[in-house]
Amino acid sequence: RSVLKTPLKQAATSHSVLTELQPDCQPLTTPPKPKETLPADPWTPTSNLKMLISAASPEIRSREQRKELSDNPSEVLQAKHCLQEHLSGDEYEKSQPSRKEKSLGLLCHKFLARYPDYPSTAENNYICLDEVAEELNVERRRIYDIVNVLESLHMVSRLAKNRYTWHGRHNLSKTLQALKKVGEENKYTQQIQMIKKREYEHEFDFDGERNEEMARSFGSSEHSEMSFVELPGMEFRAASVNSRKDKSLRVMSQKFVMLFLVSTPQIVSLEVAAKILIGEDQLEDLDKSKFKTKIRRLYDIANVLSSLELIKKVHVTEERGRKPAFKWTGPEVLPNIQGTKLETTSTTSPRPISESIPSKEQCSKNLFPSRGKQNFTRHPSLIKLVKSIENDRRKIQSAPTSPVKISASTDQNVSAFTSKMAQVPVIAKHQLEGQSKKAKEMKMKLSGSALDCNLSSPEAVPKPQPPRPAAPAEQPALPQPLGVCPPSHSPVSPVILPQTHSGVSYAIYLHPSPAHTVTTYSPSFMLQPLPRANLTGMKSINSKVVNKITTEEGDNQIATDDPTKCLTAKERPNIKSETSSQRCLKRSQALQESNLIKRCRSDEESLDTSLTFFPSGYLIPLTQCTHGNKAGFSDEEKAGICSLQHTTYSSPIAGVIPMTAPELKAVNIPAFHITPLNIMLSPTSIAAAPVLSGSSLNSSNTSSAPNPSSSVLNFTLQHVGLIPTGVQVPANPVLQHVPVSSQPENVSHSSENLNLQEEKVSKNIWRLLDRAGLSGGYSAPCVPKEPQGPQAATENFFRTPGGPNTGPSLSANSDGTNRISQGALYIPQRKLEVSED
DNA sequence: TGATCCCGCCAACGT
DNA sequence: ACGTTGGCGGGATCA
Repeated sequence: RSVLKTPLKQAATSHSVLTELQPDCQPLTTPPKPKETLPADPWTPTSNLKMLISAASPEIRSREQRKELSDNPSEVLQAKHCLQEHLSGDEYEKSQPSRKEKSLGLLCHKFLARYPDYPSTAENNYICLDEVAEELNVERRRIYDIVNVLESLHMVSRLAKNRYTWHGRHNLSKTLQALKKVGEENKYTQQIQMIKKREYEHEFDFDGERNEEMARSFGSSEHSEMSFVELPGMEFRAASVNSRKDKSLRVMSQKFVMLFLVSTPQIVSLEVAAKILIGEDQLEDLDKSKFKTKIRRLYDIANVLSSLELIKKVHVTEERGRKPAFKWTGPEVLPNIQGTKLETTSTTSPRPISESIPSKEQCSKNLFPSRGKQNFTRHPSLIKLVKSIENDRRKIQSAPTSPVKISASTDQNVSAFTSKMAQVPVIAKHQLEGQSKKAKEMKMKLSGSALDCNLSSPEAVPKPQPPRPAAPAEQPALPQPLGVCPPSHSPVSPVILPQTHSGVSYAIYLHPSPAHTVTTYSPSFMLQPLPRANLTGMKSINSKVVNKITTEEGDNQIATDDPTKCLTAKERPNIKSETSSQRCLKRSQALQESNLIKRCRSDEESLDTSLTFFPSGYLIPLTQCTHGNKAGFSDEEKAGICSLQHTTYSSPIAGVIPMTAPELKAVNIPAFHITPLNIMLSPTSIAAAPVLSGSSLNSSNTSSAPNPSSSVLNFTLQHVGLIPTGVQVPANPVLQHVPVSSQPENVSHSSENLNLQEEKVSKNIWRLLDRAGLSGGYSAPCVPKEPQGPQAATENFFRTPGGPNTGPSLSANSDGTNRISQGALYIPQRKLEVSED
């Protein structure tokens, strides 16, 4: 291959050159410029699209001509030479598209420019890959890259071969919510922590075995595939044309996004993301090449996400050095809001994998893109195959979706749902955008402003007013009042601070609206209490101060935090609040569900009416269920299913979420070493109670929480053998390490200087804990995993290498009871600073 | 150099 | 068989 490659490469090169040079032109001579510029320049939204489109046909023709030429090497070369001759060196150079000019990101911009962010449902926004490829002058392959990720966000859906439907951002917020939810269910947060921890250990730990061991455990812990997350309304289309292995890009993209949505500072390094993603489908296999490949893919995804302005590249500086990372700049994802309306009624039909079939079908039509080979009756296209092993289980055949689903109809439906909630903001955004995207960009660059926030994340925008009547119960304010992490959810405006320190500029994110100030709550951080204004003021504060603050933070944390709290703090509260609120709201609608909820408290968190988690990894929106109803399932049935599902899968996950300093988000200062230690406890074990009960995050912790967590911790440690039976470790995470050494460092140290020794010590500790936690804690009490076979592995997130899924997981097998098994400890985040750009 | 990531071979999948 | 998708990773660019 390689051999061939070289030669091919050259040919290719020349070809590309040619292509680039002669965009729409005729053969040789045409100066490249014209076209080149055209596409490249203004991405002004949709406007010039039309022009491009109109130009399409001719272009295509020219393209073909080009192709012919390219086939003939000599000609190509000649052409090239001609160009060179005609153009001076510089010019030639210019004409020669630099790599950047051919970047996927740029291409994506062009692509996006063709379609409106919020297309009217009426118009048919279909995309013909060939056309696009032609118009943009790229190989179709590249278009696939873009479309695949767009598909993962449900911004497009495949209609048929070579054809996609453009949905724009109408479904974005819902998609993100769904993804967030799944991410939470997958315990991505924990996984991230785990990885970080591992890295930490690696720093000074050479012991291969240990690493491997860890890796193994880690890898095993994940569930492998969660497939594509569907959205209500979108399902059909998505499913309509199956795609073959729904494995990668699409899914990878969703997972990647999930990572952002679940991490507290919404920053994800490629490395971590790659590891997590790898872990999912391939246990261990730290294979370097695989890792590399994953990274490559992530870059691809990141490029398009960047084009969508959902993320932006940043660098995270750690002790190690700078690491590429991306920061979420998209809309904040509100917990479940959306769902309220949609879901409501019904029921979800979740079912355990094994039995799922029936409900599956109903929903399935929408949902899945199952991979099964078999076709189902009506729509062969819908059917997807499940992977070999997994297939059995997961394979879900999708019922035929009615072939009927036409994009238009679907869109309407979707839009209908969406509209109420999101519409307003969306529209606003739209208008704004329309006015001047450029202006917007500029603004953004300058510094975040409320406007930006709005623009960037219309959907996310805190709903000032309760938009939809539909969700009466859901008070708009709900989140805030509850004290539920508003901070994290609310959009923040970054302010760039001239940082003295490293010369790196840091940004402090301020919430656009004063109201948000509330958010500051954060048990662990001193800073939190500070009003935004104060934060702002911080700019002037020198690093010292900052450091100090940091320290304090740490102290506080130590003093105050307890594992429980950690758990509770951010996510939990939110979730809970959501849940509760939702419940109330929904109640009428879904009594059944509530019942279910009662049954399993753990479920509460996850209980998002709108979505159901399939073992297979599919999310089924209630809406879909609704569809399912059509299919003929009774609500009861569904309900039953749902209950099952919830019981089985949803449980612990949400509860486990480790808390990181919410503030981080609010204040992004390098100095802040935010490293709350997180202890993963199974929610259940903790008795989700405190968390759940305490609607407010704030209140949370202090009292009740600590105990449970500490006990768990102790249990774990003891179990593992890290500490003698009699010994008790304080609940406080920090302290946990303490036994070995002083842990303060873990918690906080001035960004720049970590005490190396301490670090080492802590590392060691971690290592021990890790080991213990992983091998011991994880595996501990387990229930034998069910032989679900192939899939089982997939589904369990935190399965121990050994086998039983200890994790909080979603394993189908568990009786719903949660075990304490997981005693994973979180390593403090080591992120020291984030530099943008 | 390491970070990025373009490019296109070629294998699954459809049809 | 042939066209569509898209996994994958070599190796070119960029910083």
